[in-house]
Amino acid sequence: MDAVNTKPNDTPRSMPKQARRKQLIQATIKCIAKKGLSSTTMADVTQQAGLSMGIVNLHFQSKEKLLIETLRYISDEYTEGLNKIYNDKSLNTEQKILAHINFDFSRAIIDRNKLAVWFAFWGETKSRPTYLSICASYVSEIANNLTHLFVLLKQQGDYSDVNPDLVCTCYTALSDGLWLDLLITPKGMKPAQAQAVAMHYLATQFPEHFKNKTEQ
Amino acid sequence: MDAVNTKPNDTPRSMPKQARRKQLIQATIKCIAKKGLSSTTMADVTQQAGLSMGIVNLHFQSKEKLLIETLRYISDEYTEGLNKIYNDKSLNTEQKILAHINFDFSRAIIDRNKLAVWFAFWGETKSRPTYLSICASYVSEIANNLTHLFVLLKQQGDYSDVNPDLVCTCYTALSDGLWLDLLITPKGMKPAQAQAVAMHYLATQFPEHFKNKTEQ
DNA sequence: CATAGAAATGAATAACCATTCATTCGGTTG
DNA sequence: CAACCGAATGAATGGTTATTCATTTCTATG
Repeated sequence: MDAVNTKPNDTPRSMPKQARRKQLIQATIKCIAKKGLSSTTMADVTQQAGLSMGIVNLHFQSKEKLLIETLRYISDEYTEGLNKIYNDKSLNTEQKILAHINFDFSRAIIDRNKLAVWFAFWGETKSRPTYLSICASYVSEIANNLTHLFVLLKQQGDYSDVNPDLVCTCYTALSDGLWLDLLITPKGMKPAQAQAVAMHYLATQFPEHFKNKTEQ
Repeated sequence: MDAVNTKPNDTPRSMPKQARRKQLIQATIKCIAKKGLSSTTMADVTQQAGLSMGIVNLHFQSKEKLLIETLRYISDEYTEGLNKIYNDKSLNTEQKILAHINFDFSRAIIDRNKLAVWFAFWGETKSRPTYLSICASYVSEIANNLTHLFVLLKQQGDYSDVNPDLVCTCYTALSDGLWLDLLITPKGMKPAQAQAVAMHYLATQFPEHFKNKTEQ
């Protein structure tokens, strides 16, 4: 019924290799969301993509490599989105931080399919060094950039007590935890509400900038 | 080598049923931490427990039921620990909140084996209604109790702007996110540091009570 | 000490699943 | 249009795994 692919018949063989890989990765995300990482099979993924069994090994060599590329895909999507904000010369520091928060709770990011994938991989990091190192690298990249923004904002107000490193750690943990709420209590926690919670925290640190941008 | 059970030969058949179940659940936790949920097999679990293949089906009927009981086990351990604090008549409100935080970052809770198990199950909640309902129930139980403590503390200071519901949501999300840091950046984030971050947030809400209990 | 019954064993089974590769298909080129 | 070649197929393969159950082991009881 909905087990058919993303692009019904718009799937010519001439498609660039990269596009086919992306199609398979997106099918993998859907399957992990629908069946869980532990019971997602190659047959599930290829059927979801509307292709045949052998296709994954053709493009990724193995299931394990497909999974690694899937994790890399969602990591890259996330970091690239943030990097666009960090590098946007038209935004000042305050606007970049606001854009960051907006991004963290935007449709593309808090989509429950993708959240399920994040948590599925996080749950396996302890036993898979490759997953762990992918996670460690995006974590530190983002932390550097975000901390720097807080350093800059600190200079723009009466914020001598603020510790940018601490605020970065705290904000990041908070937003990860709010993602969990969005995943496991979808009825109780709405995206706008999650974003308001994050804003509430930032307002405690930078009241001159963020105080009246939160509605409780 | 370390693949042997918790209780080498102290494993008589006369052991109460409940104890054997617990032994198997603890073996399951170790296996999930060591190999990941998706590649933990019945053979792994029974070998880890130092018992034979058929034992899980004897005590739990199926692998799926063993996993459900494992999730219930760590949930119960967590909520029971907190309930002891909530019900402790010798503690006042402030002490209960402090005890809660201490508990959240205590050895027993932030043990990386158990964190790996939490995240493994969270990653599967979207596709397994049973997991989801177990999670939803402990989440709401804790939220009720913790919110109530914040309501009480609010009355004990100049806290008219504090929103206890919001603080509960924010604290809970923050501590979940800090658990993630402890899981995936064990080198970067130490338990004491994580606890300090949590205290830092509470100090923003209840400065009269928690301000000087945080270092930096 | 003998025995009954409960607990545990582990070889056998059947289902499942990732991977392979001979074959087919489709688009491009000359 | 013919011939070629990379892309895709999917039946077959071999390895893995949850589950079963006939047998063995243990322990409590008289």
